[in-house]
Amino acid sequence: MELNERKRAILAAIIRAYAEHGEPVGSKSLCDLLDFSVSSATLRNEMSSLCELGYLEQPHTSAGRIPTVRGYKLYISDLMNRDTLSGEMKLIIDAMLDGISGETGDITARAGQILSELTGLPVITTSVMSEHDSVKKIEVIPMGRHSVLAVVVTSKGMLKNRICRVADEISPALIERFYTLCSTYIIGKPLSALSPTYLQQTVALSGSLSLMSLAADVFGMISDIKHSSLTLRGESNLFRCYSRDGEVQRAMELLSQKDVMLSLFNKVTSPVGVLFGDDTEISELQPATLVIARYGHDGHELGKIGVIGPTRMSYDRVIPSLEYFASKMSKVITQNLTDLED
Amino acid sequence: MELNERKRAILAAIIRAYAEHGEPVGSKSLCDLLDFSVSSATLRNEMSSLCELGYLEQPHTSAGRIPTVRGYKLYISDLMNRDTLSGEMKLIIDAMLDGISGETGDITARAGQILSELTGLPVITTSVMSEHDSVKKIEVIPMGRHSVLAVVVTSKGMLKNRICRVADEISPALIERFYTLCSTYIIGKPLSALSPTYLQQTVALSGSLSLMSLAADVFGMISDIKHSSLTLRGESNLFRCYSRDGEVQRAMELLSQKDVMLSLFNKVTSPVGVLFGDDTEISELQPATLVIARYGHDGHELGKIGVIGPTRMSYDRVIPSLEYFASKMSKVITQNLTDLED
DNA sequence: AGTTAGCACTCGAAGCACGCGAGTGCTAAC
DNA sequence: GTTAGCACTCGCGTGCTTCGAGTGCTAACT
Repeated sequence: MELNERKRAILAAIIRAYAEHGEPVGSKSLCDLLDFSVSSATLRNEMSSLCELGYLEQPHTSAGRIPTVRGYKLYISDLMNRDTLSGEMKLIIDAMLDGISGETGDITARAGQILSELTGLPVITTSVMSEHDSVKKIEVIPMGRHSVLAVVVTSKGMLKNRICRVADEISPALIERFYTLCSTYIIGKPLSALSPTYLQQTVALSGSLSLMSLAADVFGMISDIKHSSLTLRGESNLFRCYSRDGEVQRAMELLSQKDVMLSLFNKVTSPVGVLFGDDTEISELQPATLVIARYGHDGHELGKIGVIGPTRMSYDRVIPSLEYFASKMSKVITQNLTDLED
Repeated sequence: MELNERKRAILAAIIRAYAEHGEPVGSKSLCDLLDFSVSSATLRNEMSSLCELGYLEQPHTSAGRIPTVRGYKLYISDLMNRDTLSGEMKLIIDAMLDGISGETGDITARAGQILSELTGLPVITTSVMSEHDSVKKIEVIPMGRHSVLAVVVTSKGMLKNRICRVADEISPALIERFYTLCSTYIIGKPLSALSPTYLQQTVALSGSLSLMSLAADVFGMISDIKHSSLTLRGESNLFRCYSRDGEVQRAMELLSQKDVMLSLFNKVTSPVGVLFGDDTEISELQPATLVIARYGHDGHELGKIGVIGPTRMSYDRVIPSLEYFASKMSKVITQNLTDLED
């Protein structure tokens, strides 16, 4: 059923008031919030109707109304003001993100920190294992007589290093052979192709134990890159999402389960999406909601960045900010990648 | 005033019972906990006396007694069983830490994670800027036409890398000149000597803008190493330290202030020390207590590792565990460093 | 037909009295 | 020096009452 103009205005006003004060909105206080004047009795009728339609609910009989998830969804898709992002906020985001450089993973983590400070909410970033990412460079730096520092860089700017020990003494010849092996079997290959079975099929042929252990380490690093996908920043802000005792604790434990969060983030496919705790089967998330945006490079998604907030958060502030933030992030990453190329 | 044997036994029993149940200990329940039999009336007299001496206190008149900080200090220095660490626990710690390798910073962070899981408490690790650490190696890997990946390794196994952009096009000659510059002015120098003023005095002479900007980046990385000093793991366990509302939140915000925590850790100079929240001027720490141990290499302190727990934690479990953990950690780090050498 | 004033009703939150029980200090006897 | 006994304290949980914000319904009004 379509809502008429007045019902829509009432729903929007209730959502805004609830976001601000966090308390059920009654018919009287609602009177003052509307830009047209009707009596509280009329509002009661309208509110009761919105309840029946599933957009509002009452915590208990003698309380005001609060929005339901359905109400929020309508608000976000139809009702809210989509372009409320102030020029000031854009300037701040630009200023915070401009000039950040480094490897893509670092940039993402730091952007998460910044977004958390900007919004006062916990922020999660993920990097999807990009189908289009490939190994760009592998370097080996001798450290001791039996150890080297191996560095792997991907074409999307992900970087990983690890100190590797080998049985043989490190020699220029060994390193030379390893580089040959890498450029034959690894460099330029998409990450998705570099599975452990591929490792077995190719490197097992090389014969040398040290070469094999080095290669195994490199594959380990590549696997790390594929899965090094989740950072959490500003966790102390979790307290803004929950009020009841013990909820924050359980939520924090949930957030540390990377795989769960990752699969949650993967549910979002639109450029910017809202994932209500109520819509997930995860009880710890109940009173919270995720707002998630994609960032990327060259049209390809590199990952997602999202904030966790109370379901009653101010979507008309959070969504445009996050949208702009993610697009700026994409630009910064792209800039860094082209810097690496030229 | 010296406490007689019975008073000491009573104090110890109260501390243990309070650690276990978290509730004030009354004279009757105390009867059952002592290995000699006296009536509750006698215990009441003794407890009242221990109160006057400042080792116990009453939350309110009709409640049992709880230990004071003074009581805990006596317990830790004189009363508690110093060698309760089970062989089993040693085996577990050994198994968890053995085989960890990598750069010192990584090892420390991972050890923190492990200790947190082992104790169920939040863990903080710090690395002190070691007077005896020096730059061991600097490597530069060309990435793009105008960018390189610079890697700095110290003799204590700290590692840092960064992507640096330079104005000139990267050439073997430029890199060669940079290596010469590094080995003249940076390699082998103690970190403490590598200050920004030193940078100005030496590198400014080099003339080339690109060389200078590279060197500046390297000094930035060295400065990062000096200050990359604090990790926090297992923060969700903070809930074990605090019961009252809002305390955890304030504590979490405190813990994210690295400088404050660092100066707290620096107060501890003994191999393993206990820092009571009550003894600090930091109100957020009040109901919590830090147990901190040093780890190091070759007799030199590399940093500290400590757990945060409720003041009523079980010191006779935590202290020996931490002591053993830190010594094992030192061994692992030493092993890794010698691996790098040979 | 839609809007409004009026009114009885509901229900959670806050305040208060009260009894329970764990624990104490004190005294007198052992 | 130790113990039994006893009166006393005080926090905690329970049940009761009051208060008020907010509702739904009805009847009158435009």
